[in-house]
Amino acid sequence: MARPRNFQEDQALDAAIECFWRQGRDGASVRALAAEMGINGPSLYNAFGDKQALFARALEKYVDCFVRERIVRLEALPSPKAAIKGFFEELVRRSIEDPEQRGCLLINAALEGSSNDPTLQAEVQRYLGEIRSFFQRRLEQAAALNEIPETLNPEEVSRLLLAVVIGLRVTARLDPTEAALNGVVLPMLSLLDSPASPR
Amino acid sequence: MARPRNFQEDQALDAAIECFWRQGRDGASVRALAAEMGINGPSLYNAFGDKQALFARALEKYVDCFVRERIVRLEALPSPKAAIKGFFEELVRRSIEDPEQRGCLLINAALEGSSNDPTLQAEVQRYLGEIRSFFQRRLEQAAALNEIPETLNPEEVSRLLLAVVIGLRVTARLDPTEAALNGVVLPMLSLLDSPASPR
DNA sequence: ATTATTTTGTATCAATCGATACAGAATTGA
DNA sequence: TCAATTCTGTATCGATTGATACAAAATAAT
Repeated sequence: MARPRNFQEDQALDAAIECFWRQGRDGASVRALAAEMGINGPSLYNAFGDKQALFARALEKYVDCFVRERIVRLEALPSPKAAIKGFFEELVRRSIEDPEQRGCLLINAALEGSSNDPTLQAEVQRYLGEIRSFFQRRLEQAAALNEIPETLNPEEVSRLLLAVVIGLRVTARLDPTEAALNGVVLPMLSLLDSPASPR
Repeated sequence: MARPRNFQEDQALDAAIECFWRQGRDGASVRALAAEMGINGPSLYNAFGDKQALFARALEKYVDCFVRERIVRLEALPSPKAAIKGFFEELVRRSIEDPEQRGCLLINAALEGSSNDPTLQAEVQRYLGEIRSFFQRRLEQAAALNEIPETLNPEEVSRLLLAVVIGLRVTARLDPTEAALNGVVLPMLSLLDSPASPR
């Protein structure tokens, strides 16, 4: 018993992701967001609450579409080591293909220093934890299958892999060339190979 | 033949570094900067030009005091591998000891997405290049001294080490615990040891 | 002492920020 | 058909942003 929405909340959220991604969390003004979402300010506030809540919604959907989707897909691979390699290959490919060098919305948000919002910070850490958890799971499987040297500690290496993911995404914003990105990834992956684990 | 300055430019710059570091490049307002620098707005503009120029000056001095100083000190170590290890140990120690979890001004600035200032971006890349160059130099020396496996490509590994530095600094802002940081560093450094390079 | 020059402090500029008040438009239920 | 409810669009709120105008103050040179 009310006037219906003039827009699709999901499409508007996609536009918000785009705007936050390109301009940054603080850099994207409510006006720029509303314009890109194809709605007016009051409609934005009516549908999403405020800017902070909108960003939380956008980040949640970003993680769903760009992070969890990949994790689920790579969980299905039979070889855990191939899954890890695939993760990084995909990261490099996407970084090279992005003409705007936007990097990763999640990691960009993690570093926007001004706001000390502890809630958002905790959510970012939780999302990054999902990635690290994926690495650790697959590393443990790889260790069980003798795909990696037994000297490697899966929990520690998962932290290293996550740090490299972060470093890669930052590098991608400054120097998104194949030489730079593969230079990071190749010796990283060689750690999982050498020394041709004998038994 | 004019009225003298009421403040030391160098001390004011230190205060500006502090303010930018804690609040972010965009997050630090000119008023907050001037207050922390102990001067008024017009004095700030008179001495430094504008906010952008002040940040460039602050970043330059930050790199001098916190990056180049360490590089020079570690260049002097006789063992190149010990120098690299020392770099990361120092990074972990500083991250743990920082009660405000500010991370690294340089890397924070690299990711503040809103402003697409290409000049600043190029400077950040140049500063990061100095770090990478240090790694590459010491890796080449380490290879010559047989301190690291000869299968490692110094140029590639230097890129990996820089990416890990970046990942570490971001991690330090979210989870500055010894477990998290050493988990990143230890397997990374093991890459330089294994496989117990025989000759 | 007077002039020239630079810095300082107050007060304020236009622009933009996030967020709303309000009235009219559009729908459903009665 | 009418009342209740929600959304849309305009217009604007107070606060804050980066940046200055202006005059008084403080020095050096003449």
